[in-house]
Amino acid sequence: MMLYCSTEFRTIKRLKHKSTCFNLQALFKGSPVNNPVLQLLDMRKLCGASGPPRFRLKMSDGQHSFSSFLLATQLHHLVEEDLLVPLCVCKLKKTTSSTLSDGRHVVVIVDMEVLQSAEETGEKIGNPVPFSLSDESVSSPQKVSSTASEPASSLPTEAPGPSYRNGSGRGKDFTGKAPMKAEPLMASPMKASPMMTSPMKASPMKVSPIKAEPLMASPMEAPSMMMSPMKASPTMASPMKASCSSPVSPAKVIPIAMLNPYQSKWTIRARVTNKSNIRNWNNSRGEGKLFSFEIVDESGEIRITAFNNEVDKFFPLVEQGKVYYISKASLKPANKQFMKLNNDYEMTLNSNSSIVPCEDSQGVPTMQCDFVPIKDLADRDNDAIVDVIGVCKSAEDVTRITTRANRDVSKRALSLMDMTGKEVSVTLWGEEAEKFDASGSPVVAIKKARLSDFRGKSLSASFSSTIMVNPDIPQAFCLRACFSPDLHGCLILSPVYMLTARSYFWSRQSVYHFFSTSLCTFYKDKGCLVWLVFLWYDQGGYALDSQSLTETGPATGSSAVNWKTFSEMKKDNLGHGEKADYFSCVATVVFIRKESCLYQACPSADCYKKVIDQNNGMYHCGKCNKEFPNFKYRLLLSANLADCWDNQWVTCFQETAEVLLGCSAAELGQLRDTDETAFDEVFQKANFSTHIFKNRVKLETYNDESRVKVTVLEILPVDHREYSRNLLSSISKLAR
DNA sequence: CCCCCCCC
Repeated sequence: MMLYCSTEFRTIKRLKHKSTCFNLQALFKGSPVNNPVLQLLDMRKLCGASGPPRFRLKMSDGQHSFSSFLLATQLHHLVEEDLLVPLCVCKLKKTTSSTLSDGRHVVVIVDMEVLQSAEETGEKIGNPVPFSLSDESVSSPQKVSSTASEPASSLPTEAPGPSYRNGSGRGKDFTGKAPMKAEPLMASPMKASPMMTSPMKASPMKVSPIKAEPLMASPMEAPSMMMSPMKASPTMASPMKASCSSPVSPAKVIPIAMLNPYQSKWTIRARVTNKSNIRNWNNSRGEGKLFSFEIVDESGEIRITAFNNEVDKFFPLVEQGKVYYISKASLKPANKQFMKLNNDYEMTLNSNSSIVPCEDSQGVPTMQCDFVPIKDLADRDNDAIVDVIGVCKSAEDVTRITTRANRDVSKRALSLMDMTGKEVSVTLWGEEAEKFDASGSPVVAIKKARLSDFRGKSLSASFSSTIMVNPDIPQAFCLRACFSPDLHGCLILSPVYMLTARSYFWSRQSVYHFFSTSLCTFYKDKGCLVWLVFLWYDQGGYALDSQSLTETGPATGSSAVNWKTFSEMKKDNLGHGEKADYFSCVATVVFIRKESCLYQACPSADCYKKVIDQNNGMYHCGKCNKEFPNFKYRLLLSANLADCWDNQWVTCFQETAEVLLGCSAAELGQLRDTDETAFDEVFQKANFSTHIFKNRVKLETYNDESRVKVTVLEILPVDHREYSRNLLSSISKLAR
């Protein structure tokens, strides 16, 4: 019987060298075991009918694995902090052995320490076989260590997974017969993100042939009222059913990270993130065809290649974005020279290989993108691999070129623009270039594009890139929505009606993410809650005089306009310097204060000073130090403007206020004094109108209180279409 | 078993 009681370093090393074995039986039977060091192989969340969820762990000593460990609730923070993740090495400092009412035995981990992270460990140590007590008569359990105890009753009554339920105390394999039932844990560097990468299914915009699944059941929680209209979605994954009736009957679904060439009976469940075209080769060793694809699960990623017959068999089946059960493929060490994925192995499909679509993709991560704002590409190094997203403002026609290697290839350059107001040229190659359709200004997202310094800065989408046209992700949603014409770029939702006709184009994931991140402006109108969402491109972004990072020719039209969003204005601390700052933005008026929008000013030609009503028919101007029998109305308007990210109170003085209201100060003053309805209408008409605002911003201090004051200097039209009127009619329809 | 990272 070997016990781990040496220094932590040595124990890990010994564990790694597979030379020693800690006796699980001893632990199980309650014999004194001093701080065993074990590797966590798997973890499952048990959701009981009542009480908090519990975590069941499968641990290994390098030779045996045992899955009836239960984590004491006070250690749940280790899971929440992503410290306790499969493959990490832990020291069990205190355990108790427990027998459940049905006779099952568990070891409750009362105190433990993670000695080495999963990343550091990197692999499963040894090749442990499931530990079984079947040939051991188990005496009634005793406590392994004295004090703490976890009553068996604290176990959830509804322990999911047949292996657990039917285990009867036997150390049955963790994954059992129904691998999908237990909620998989996010136990990987891949973050659980609400992002989805599937392109929109039904959109009037051109949808890329890159297909992926539509709506996904998300683990996100949302106010039920908000989500309820979506519940009927036919694409909501049902928890079990078809997904588990894999033909690979009692297959063990294991994480990609645990794959190795010495183990052949496995199934993985993973999402295709990138799929190549079919390529032919012809060299001294022969000729043939192949295609490859990349998959990801919560533990890692791997590349899979299919040759010849397997190309015919699997190429039509494998779709980018979809989740599959994959089994019986060959594993071989990856050639790191070509394969940039984070895996020491790669997979080759053979005649026995099985790929089965999995409908329930819950918990399988999607492609993660880390989009770099186009403006920021200017500062990135040549050859950097970046993810970008933007509206395709223009595209060249496809052309054929011959490479230096004498290969004919199609290419097409696009210009992508994002909210930073910058454009960049992206070159697509081959089939992607041929099939690309720029009509309708689609949103294009590219993962792993290569940055080059050709013509300033430009991007190239190479073989490892993934091109997504109109991807169903919040970032795309912000850039450009594809709403019906009556809404003109604004999404209007009420908790009652939740006009989800719009989400026909955008999954609830995107919409919900959008709302939950407060990118919208809350507005109350006629007793009806209305959310207005400002979508950058459709709200005027298209009109921006953008600059491209890619030089198009000798003429580089550089405009001096300092475009900023309101959030950028805040982030960049505009106005905090000695002098005022100036910036331009495209924004929509969401509110104008009617109260005190007019003041009585000195009637002298160049004096705008407010006069004091002497209540005797005379008005006193402090500046001119004179009394007048009359005054002139001047405007001092406080308006709330929203762009697609944020909103901001601004001040419009006379001239800009007159432009905003479409009415002179004198007229407005007249209306206020004579026709209140007409006065209100002026404001109604101005509300929700979208313009280009040129602003001055300066930090001002009154009574020890500092605030950034934004003054509108000029208002320019962005669009000849009448957003505001259409929008207003939509809102009033909603309110009725 | 492939392994191309392209062009102006």
